[in-house]
Amino acid sequence: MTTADQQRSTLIEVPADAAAGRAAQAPQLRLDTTSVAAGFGRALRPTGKRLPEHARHHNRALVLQTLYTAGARSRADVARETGLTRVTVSDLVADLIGEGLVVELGQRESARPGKPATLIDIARDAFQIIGVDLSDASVFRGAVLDLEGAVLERAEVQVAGATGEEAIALVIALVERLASVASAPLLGVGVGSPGVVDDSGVVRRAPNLGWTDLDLRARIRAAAGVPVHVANDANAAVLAEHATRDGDDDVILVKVGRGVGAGLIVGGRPLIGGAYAAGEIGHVVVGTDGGPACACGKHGCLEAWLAEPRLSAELAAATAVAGDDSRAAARDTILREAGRRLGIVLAPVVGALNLAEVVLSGPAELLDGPLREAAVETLRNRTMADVNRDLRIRMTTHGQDIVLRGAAVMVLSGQLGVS
Amino acid sequence: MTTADQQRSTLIEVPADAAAGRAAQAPQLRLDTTSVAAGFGRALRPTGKRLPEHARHHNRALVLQTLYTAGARSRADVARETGLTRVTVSDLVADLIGEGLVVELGQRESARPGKPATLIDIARDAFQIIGVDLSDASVFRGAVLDLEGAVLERAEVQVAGATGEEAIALVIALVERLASVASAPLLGVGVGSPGVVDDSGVVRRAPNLGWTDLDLRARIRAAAGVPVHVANDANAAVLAEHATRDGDDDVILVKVGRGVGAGLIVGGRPLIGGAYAAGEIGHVVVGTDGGPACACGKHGCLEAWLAEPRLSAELAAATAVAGDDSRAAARDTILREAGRRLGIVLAPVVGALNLAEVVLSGPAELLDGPLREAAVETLRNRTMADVNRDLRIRMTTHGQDIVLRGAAVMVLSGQLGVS
DNA sequence: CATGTTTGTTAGTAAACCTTACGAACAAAC
DNA sequence: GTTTGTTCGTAAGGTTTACTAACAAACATG
Repeated sequence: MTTADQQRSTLIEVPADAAAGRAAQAPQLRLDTTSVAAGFGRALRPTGKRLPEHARHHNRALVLQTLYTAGARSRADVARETGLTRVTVSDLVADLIGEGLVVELGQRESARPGKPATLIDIARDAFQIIGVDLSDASVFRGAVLDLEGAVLERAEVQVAGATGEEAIALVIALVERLASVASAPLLGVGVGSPGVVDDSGVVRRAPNLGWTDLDLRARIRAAAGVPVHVANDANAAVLAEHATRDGDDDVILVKVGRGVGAGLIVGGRPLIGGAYAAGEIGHVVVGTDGGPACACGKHGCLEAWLAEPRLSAELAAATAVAGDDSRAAARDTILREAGRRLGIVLAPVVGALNLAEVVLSGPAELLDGPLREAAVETLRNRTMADVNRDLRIRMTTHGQDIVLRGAAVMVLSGQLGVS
Repeated sequence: MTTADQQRSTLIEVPADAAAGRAAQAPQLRLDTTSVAAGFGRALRPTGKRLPEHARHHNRALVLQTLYTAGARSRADVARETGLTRVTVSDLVADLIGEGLVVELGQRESARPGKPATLIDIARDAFQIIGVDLSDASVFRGAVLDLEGAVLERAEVQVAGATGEEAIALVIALVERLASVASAPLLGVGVGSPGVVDDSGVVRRAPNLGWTDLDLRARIRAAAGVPVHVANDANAAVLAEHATRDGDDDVILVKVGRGVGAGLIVGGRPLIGGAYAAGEIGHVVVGTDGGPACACGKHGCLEAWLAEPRLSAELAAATAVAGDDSRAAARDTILREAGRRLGIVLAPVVGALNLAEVVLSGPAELLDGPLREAAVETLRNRTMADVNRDLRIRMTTHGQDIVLRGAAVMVLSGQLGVS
């Protein structure tokens, strides 16, 4: 039996005598031969054909990923870590060196026996990435980042109420300015935009910017001449969080700003949503006891409890009247209540998705205190104790840069990544 | 430029002059070269190597899927539909015929010009599947199904409070009884079990059956001698629902019985959960106004509102006292309130995952009336109107068989499917 | 200095899919 | 009845991919 035959027979394991000696037996069963009209048509998911060259592409990315994550090492090291042979790795690396993505660093000075290894690594300085954050109402922020995610240059433009084509022009100008200060060829441009963005980079709708079915990716691509990736701001943000953390492949990031949105990573994959609107939790009603009126017309939306303008205004009103002591207490009460509301909304999501980590992004002075503590507490009290024992809620480690760094992650994984 | 070179250059698009003429310009930017310590280590997801033979396996499954879904057709038809060449399809089909998975049906009687086609199809009667449903507290149900999902034979055993090894013995006996009445070789055995089941078929914990870290897959495998797939009951159930519906790749199925659980399909993939506990929404607290005490110690858990014993008891109590008219009214009130509670819990999940379809499984006389109507209503009122306009809540079309049919889907897609 | 180890490359092989070409079988038109 | 064009399935040969086997180079160690 050849190797290939073995592989096939493990796929369909059917004992040779499986059908033997059946009819004779008369089991004491309640038999019912009614057959439900059926057909599990979608059980075997439809997918395109796959060619050997796809395997090559995959392995190429695997080599890149190994070098990126683990740093400079020899071809033989990469072979051991990937499971590919030295021959194959050498071949792939030759391609990558030809493309300028990988460089030889010279020999390893070693105290080891054997021929000294030639170290190779991703050409970490050979390419740069532009990340753009359109989520702030007043300013579009952008940066040039290196492949490690470090911010090299920044730029920003005031939005000043611009919408529609005006806003697009601002974005393109920002990208062009950043491109002009990049000190290496660009791997691509990543954009985190508010609103609903589909998987081809079209902004389906972004009310605040007056965009409807805007092919932002194509527009920027035409201006910049490099690959462009566009996603919702919160979805981009969670990518940054996930890319820089070991461990969890299930994360929700809640982004609090003018509105409230979320981005999710589930099973290590970004969650898009059937209508590209995954993470839209800002207008979910919290609790069964009413709540503040929301711009959307409902009462008690999460956004009405938690959005930054609303929260700041409430804090200002409450702390304007009383003395120092009760001022602090009032602040604490308001923040704790907001946190509790967040916990109430997240509880079903955390339970249904079995999440282990909730990350908050937004003004730390509001989020990272009583609010966060009340949210954890509420979440623990409202979900199954034993499953969610090690649930964490923490602030992002990326601060204000989270969206543009997430945008950079999109470019990195889109251009170099394993698909 | 060769074809391969073109392919690579589209992956990494870098304009040749991208780095030219940069240093001279002095843009009016607020520059800040502080670099955040970084490294997007997990941006490029780690994966194993991939060989050409994986492509072959994929294409083999693609052919099977085409035949399964679209029915008998010629090799040339399959080639056109898959994008593979006639030569490759012929080669794959030869393998599949050799394995007994595909059969030739003779020539198509055609009014078309050209050589008449030889029809081929999945050998729909050549294999059968055993599906087992352990979710009911009082009885383990099982069935022999054909590849289309039609139930051919049924069997069941009374649980009678059996737990631990006793319960395992019942399951194995059930499987063996079913295997003995199968009229074709078995493709495999699928099991939907209550509790938390990991991706290798180990029941991590199923309190009601007294199972902890039980390798149910191995145990059944040893007894039956064919491939075995085990999953949580609700997760299995949602597979059945998804497999038989065109359209939505984002579904949540809520299963109401002794407890309340859910199974989710997100982006066409089953959701497992980091701790294999996805869908565990039974003990999420609903609303902010208390609620009935739950066995878990909390108050107002979804299960305390919605579980079948609880709901039936409440209905019995309410309808025992009053006259006919107020009896119906009381029933309506109780069911509507339960539905409202379901809607309250589902709203954040529907919003966060951008789901378009909620499916209910359980006693239709309870679920499919005022309860369901109140749930839709609540869900619509508590989520973003424009996104969730076409949200549907409906009963499963599989009735009581949903778990064992879902278990059969696991086998079908596991043994024949595209991975 | 001999021996063993490690690296990276060369050469040859097997698997997978492709393109090209061809015979067989049919319908339609003449 | 013959010709023409179409379609099907297969055969032959080529390309890509990654593998195994073998080897030279370069080093450490005893």
